[in-house]
Amino acid sequence: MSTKTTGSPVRLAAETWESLFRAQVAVMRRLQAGPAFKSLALNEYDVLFTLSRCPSGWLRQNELNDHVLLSQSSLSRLVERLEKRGLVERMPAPDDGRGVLVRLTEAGWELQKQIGREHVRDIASLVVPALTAAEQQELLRLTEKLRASVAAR
Amino acid sequence: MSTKTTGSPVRLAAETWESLFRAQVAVMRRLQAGPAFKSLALNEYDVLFTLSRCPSGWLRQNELNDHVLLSQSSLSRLVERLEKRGLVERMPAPDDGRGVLVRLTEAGWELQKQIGREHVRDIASLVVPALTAAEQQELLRLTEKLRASVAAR
DNA sequence: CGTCGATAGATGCAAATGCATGTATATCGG
DNA sequence: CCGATATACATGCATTTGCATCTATCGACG
Repeated sequence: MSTKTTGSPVRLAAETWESLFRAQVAVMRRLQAGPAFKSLALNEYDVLFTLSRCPSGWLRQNELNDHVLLSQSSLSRLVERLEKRGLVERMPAPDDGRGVLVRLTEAGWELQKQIGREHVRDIASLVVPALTAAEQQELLRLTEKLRASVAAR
Repeated sequence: MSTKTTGSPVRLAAETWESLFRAQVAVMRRLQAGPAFKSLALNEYDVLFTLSRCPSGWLRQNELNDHVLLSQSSLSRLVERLEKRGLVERMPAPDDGRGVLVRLTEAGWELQKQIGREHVRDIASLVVPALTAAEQQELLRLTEKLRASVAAR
């Protein structure tokens, strides 16, 4: 084992992050090349996906913003576009006059499921040959731990 | 151990990727909020960083494109902007009349080092409290293995 | 209640991005 | 050597993005 990393903890952390980032870029590049993202950009799919995981169906726009790497204004317009395409619908938040709730329409659900299936296939074709199941479990654990720690500060 | 993941290998792969992606988003969000990215966008810094790691100093534009999550045309213009700001310089590739070589200028080197230092500090402040050194080593190993496998197909 | 600072979201505008395409060079098959 | 196809990069153009700012509402406090 042990990719040799010189000395300091700071350096190890930086190299770890860089490796994570590069892996993400490499995988994402492949995914975007696939046919699954022809009809929908990554960020747009990400919003549909996040909405599809939401138990109540409705999600506040600012909560959506935590999941997507986009500024508030960009997300606002992205949701607006999705609404124009009939994939999501918006309504004013009942308990907060400033807020907006968003959820998938029937069409949005359909598209999410369809793209999601292709997407999952593409992912598996990249990840399965790369790592054993045990390694994937461990990678899942470590990234989740990292995410939780970063989110919680 | 073992975040429980239901059954299928395909599903495990998808969950692993999603977790990796979410971790990347969470960390990146923090990094972009820091002062290190005030003067330079992520992709711009990424180009300077990649150039700074290149042994010969010169790098082909299409090689740069492999490291950055950007279309060819966008990278072309990004490099053009960096050139206008005096951070990189371009010259026609001697062995290939279609190609362009890029390298850091002195100013580019300085800025990369300066931002790089802040950047590394920010990363460490997020990663060090999240994972033990052994976990970071393992995360580094797994992401590098994933990246290499994906790149090699 | 009325004021004040904070938060949610929308919008004007300049900049960045991607797609399609253009130009030039390289490479391959005859 | 010639023509055909592929590759590297640039550019026109429409779309998307972020920053700054605006409006409306919320929550706290006198």
